[in-house]
Amino acid sequence: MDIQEKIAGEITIAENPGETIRKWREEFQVSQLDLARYLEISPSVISDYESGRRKSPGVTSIRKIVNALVEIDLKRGGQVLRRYNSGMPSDAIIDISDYSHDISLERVIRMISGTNYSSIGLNRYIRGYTIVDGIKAILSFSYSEYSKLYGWSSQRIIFFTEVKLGRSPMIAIRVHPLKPAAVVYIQPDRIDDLAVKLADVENIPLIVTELDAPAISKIMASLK
Amino acid sequence: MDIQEKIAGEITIAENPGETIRKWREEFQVSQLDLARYLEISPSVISDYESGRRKSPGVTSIRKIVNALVEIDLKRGGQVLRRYNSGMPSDAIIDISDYSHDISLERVIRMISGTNYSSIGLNRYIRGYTIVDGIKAILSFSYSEYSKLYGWSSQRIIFFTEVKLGRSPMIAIRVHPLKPAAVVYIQPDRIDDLAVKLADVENIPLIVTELDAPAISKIMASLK
DNA sequence: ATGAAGCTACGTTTAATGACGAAAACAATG
DNA sequence: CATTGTTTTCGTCATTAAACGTAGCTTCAT
Repeated sequence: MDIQEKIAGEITIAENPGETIRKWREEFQVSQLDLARYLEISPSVISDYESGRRKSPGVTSIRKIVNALVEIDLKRGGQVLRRYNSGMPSDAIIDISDYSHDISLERVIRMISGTNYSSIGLNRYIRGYTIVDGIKAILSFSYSEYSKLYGWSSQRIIFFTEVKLGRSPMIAIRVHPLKPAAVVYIQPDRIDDLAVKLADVENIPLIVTELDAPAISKIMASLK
Repeated sequence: MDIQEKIAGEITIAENPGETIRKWREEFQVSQLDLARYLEISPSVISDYESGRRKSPGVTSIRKIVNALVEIDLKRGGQVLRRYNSGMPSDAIIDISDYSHDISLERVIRMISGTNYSSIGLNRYIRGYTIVDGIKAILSFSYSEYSKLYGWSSQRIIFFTEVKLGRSPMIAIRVHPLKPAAVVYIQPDRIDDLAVKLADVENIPLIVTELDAPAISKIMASLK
């Protein structure tokens, strides 16, 4: 869902819509004056909304206000929006590519000398791969950006570097609606029980390899 | 998220609010007549909204309509709601409740003797709380079920028990579109740097308390 | 202290909402 | 085809949102 709808919904359902408008205006750090200037109306109008003199603002006003807040933030560089809805490029993805045909997961795991830690079989096929820096991804991706990991096909294998216990990546997958066909940890410190449990629950094979990211990148590219 | 807010937001932002009202009324399988009867108004009013004669309905009207749709569905057994808001009970949630008014976060943190590990201020208000078993939640909730943590307001404080490094809960929050107003770890083993970093990125105060879950439950309930 | 910036309060105007009800158009369905 | 339920259209009226502008109040930096 996009942020405008979320804000508009909150304002509409709130017992005190004016207060909620104020909350969001302040969240975006826009003064009544700035907002009024942007909308080319008098600042007192904004005050009237927020103070509740206008008890039931129409959807048109709300839409204008909400859109204005978002647009003002975008003009300023989208600082607030990024917290909800980030759209910035990221260096967390090390490599990503898709195949035009199915590739046997079993074969891939053999080529990268992988060990399966989960009880899920490898009898499936992939159509793409993503190599991602686990820590950077968690830090820089917002919810919607997680879809970036999935390229054109969700039938893919995701490699994570910088893994400590191996819990974080599996939790991200657990919480996200898109599921990969397999997960591989690149040189993890160790593998926590919870990571394996989550893999089993999600029916996703959890593999570990001791090759490094550049080597894997080369191998995966050679399969095109 | 609260389904009412979602619907209201969609209606407000839509280029044609009337059509969106109709879409939802039909989704709930409520006739204009039934809706009008429930609201004790004339059915022509509903038609006027939907056809667009009333171009900018106020929040009061929208709220009434949306609430009516939800309440009518509940009276019928909540068949439609269940599709959006699956309502399975879960033993991962230890306690959950909402307030009818704003409560100062600062005050709450003082009452539970909390320590703020993040650099985010406590100058905000909450409208509800959830106490949840961190491990059980991760294991038993699917993506859509995470909304359960949010009760009726997303303006809430979420307490996690069974926290080891404190990374998992923050990652779940990071990946999920709904954000709480504050996160509290109940007697964590320790606090990882990444957890604090995530809290800062998400603009969510990260608090630690040494009180136990039953004590917190009692304190939070006393604020009603 | 003296602006400047931000917000509130209020009187006023106009256009639109929120509502009614009657009549008409449309579907189903016995 | 007659009946019942659903929706649309429209004329009408009271209320109120949407906007203005001015005056007044804080707060804060010069």
